[in-house]
Amino acid sequence: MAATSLRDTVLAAAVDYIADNGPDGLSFRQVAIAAGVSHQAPYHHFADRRGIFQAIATEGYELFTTAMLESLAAEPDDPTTALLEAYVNFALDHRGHFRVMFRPDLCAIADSPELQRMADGSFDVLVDHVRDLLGPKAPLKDIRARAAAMWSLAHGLSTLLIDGPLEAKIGPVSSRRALIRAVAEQSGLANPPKRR
Amino acid sequence: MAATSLRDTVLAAAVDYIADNGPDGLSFRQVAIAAGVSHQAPYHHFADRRGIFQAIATEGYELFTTAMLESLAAEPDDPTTALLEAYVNFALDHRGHFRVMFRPDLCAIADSPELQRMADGSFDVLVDHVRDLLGPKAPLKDIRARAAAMWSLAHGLSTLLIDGPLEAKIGPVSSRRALIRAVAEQSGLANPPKRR
DNA sequence: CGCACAGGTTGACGGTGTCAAGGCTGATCC
DNA sequence: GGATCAGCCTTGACACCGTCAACCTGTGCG
Repeated sequence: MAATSLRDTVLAAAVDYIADNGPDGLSFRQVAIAAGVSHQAPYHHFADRRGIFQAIATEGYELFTTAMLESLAAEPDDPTTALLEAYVNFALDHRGHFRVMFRPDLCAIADSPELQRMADGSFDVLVDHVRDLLGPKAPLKDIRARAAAMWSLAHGLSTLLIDGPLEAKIGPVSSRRALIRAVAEQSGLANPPKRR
Repeated sequence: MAATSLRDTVLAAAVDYIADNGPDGLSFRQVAIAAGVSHQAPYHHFADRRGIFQAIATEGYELFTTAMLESLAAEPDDPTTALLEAYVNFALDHRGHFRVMFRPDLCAIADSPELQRMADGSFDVLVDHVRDLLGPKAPLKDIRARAAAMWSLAHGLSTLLIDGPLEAKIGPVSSRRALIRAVAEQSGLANPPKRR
């Protein structure tokens, strides 16, 4: 209601819609008239439909990187679990952003250098952590495999919780935190052997 | 070319399109005219746009269940890795189906009893395997956590390989099989302790 | 003053999903 | 054999969508 710019208004409305309904039914025109402007007004702030998704993804990756870095700083004893938890928490608490960030058909990461840079920054947090964890002398093969494993676990758990039938299949999740930690424990990724 | 039904023709064309371009740009009308029929003809076989996605998902879950069961039969020594590999292989080799199966906004699993049944059947393969692995006396909490972990790992790796920036980030994957096995090993989920 | 320009409006176009009605064809039944 | 009828497809229309183009308007600046 404050005098935020139309750009911000549109962006926020789109993120909210996507969090509730997914990105595909999103109507540019509806967002515009809901904001009280003409159907063409948003096009003055975004080149086209893809532009709005790119903006959402860029914003998302920024929040994402911050969240992961903060989790690492807050819990240095078990950084892997901290990272996993931060990943899943971000996905669940920012569905609107998360749903767009991993849809290259929507936001065409490669087409926007800024977006590409943001995305790289997020993933580097993860890869750097693995590199740090296994030590500088670990074979590249192991680093790659472990990064892929961690990333897959975090990403899979996130997407299955958001859109997938995981909760329906394994029962209701009483505590998100407990589930994440149990999953981390059941996989051997939590509390890995200290380096060296 | 053969005298396949229009239903099958439309379905196959849609799956092909989705495998290449994702499900969102799919135009019902284009598929129809590409099949040489009027834009309304497919609606005689599918209630609406959602119906075609439900049909694709149903077909997909059938193939998916078969693939996982076959992998378990073929590799009884390390069933977890076998299942993981079958999961990822299915996703990569049947992108058209896979991309739809996990998009509830597209196929509305809950609205189609047959589809729901098929999906449940697929996930039961996974959950049953975990139950079998941990033994009948394992606490429910552990079974749920391990199933979630395995499922997340498989699903995350699949989606990151299909749409995500994993390959761009950890380098090109020379051998899919080698990557999957390395990930399984790094994650601690492969070759789990035998039950009892 | 003149003027450029960011920000917004209006109108139009082709494409899309979907509703409604009509047509064709082959099987079934009296 | 002719009427009936269901299954499959066509045609036409509608509202909505993203996008292009032109126009308006107020504000800052030389």
